[in-house]
Amino acid sequence: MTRLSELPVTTIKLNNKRMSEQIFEQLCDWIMDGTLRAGQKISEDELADRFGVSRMPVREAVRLLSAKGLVESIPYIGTTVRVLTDHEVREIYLLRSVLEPLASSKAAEYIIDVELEQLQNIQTELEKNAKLPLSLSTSKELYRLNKEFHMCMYAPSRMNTLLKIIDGLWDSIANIRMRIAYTSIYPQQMQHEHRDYIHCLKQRDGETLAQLVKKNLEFHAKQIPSIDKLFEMDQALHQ
Amino acid sequence: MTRLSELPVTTIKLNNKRMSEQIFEQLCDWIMDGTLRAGQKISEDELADRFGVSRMPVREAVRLLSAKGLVESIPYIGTTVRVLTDHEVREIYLLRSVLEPLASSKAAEYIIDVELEQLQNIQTELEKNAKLPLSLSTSKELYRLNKEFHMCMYAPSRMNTLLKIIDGLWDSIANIRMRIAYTSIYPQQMQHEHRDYIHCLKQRDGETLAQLVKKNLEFHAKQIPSIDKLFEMDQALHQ
DNA sequence: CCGGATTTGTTCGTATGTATG
DNA sequence: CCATACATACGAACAAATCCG
Repeated sequence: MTRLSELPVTTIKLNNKRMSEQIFEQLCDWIMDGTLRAGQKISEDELADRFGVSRMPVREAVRLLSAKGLVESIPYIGTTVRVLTDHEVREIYLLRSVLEPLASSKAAEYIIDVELEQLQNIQTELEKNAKLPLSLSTSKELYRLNKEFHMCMYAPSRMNTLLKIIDGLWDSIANIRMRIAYTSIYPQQMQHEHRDYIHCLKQRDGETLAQLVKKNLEFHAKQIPSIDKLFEMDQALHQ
Repeated sequence: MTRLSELPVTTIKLNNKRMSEQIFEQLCDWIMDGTLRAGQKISEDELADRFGVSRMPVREAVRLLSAKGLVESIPYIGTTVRVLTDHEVREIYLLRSVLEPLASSKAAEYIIDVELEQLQNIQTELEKNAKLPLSLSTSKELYRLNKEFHMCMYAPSRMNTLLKIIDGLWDSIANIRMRIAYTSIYPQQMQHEHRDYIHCLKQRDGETLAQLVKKNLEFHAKQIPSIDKLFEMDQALHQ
């Protein structure tokens, strides 16, 4: 007979996170994948019902989204998913093209072998997924892995504030980017970009890496159709 | 006789802000001016008492501070004012020296005369205050006006995301900077810097402006004593 | 212009998790 | 290891503000 004290701990602490944080992440996801569309109103009451919790954690999650700039909240009026203008999207790409090369070059300076291996693993995973036929779910998964790759690539820079800013920039345009990836040949190109990045990192060549990152970002920024165009695409999809 | 419909709206909505936002701002202030010191524990209950409100608005304010990176919060444990390492302070200066020149040059491109006048007004106000003897309160006021000046200078860039990021960077090192300003001759130098900036803006010379901003930031970054030194200074003050 | 319906903001009580003895 | 003390997290009800008819 097994003594109780010898049994493995069964009560896994899933609850190490606040409920509000879990809801925050879910809402983030829904905004990024378009389940909650730009301009849509968010009802705290309704969400609370859907999650089966009280309004309080939902409320906190909404405040956090507001702080992150994913929604806009006006006292006593309500909260809506933020609508980005064309100008704002371009601004974000400009900021990325300044900040991500910086993170890259610093990362090349400080990256250690374990981190390189990690990056390689993500890339392997990515290449597996890139072979699957494009659909909403694979597009989402590709986006997630791509973000993970980039964050892992920048992390060795040891610049935590910068990492947080970049993370925020990605999230704010995630929805737009996922809609583009869904109807493009981006996955193939992504593979090549990543391989080049890894190559530079292995050689600790931060300068070349930064240039590459900047060049690719500027290229992608040009590819982004105007918000109006995206809106038209949506209209077409719903006909 | 004036018809009622022609009268200006009299009921000014002072209450347009949430209580949590007001508390957020107050706590921000207290962290920045050192009333709440780095590493100090924050008790939601205690603050609620002090503000004469319930714990919920305080809680939300603390969550926002946490999102902004001014405090660190662990579920069921508590919240402490964030302690910046030397490395993190230097990172923030590096980011500023990249982002603020960018904002400057764009601002020079789009600034209109009204905005130039506004900037000049703030500068006039600043010069008045700079003549006062240095004390904690004048130092605080100088910091506030200096920040306002810079934000107004960057605002014409029309890059709202960038402005928000810069604002966050300023706030995160406000405490450290105020402690330095309190014991330095910074105010005089600030005047000259600002006049140069205004001169460039008047001529719409974004390139020179950006170079100036960058140069000054790099200079100030060098002047920042290490966190250890600052800590020693505090020790000395309390003896 | 006013009153009900709805939604948000706040209060308070209770549950839950963490740290000490 | 367990019990107690403490602070935080959540839930339900009340109050305040907005919108619509």
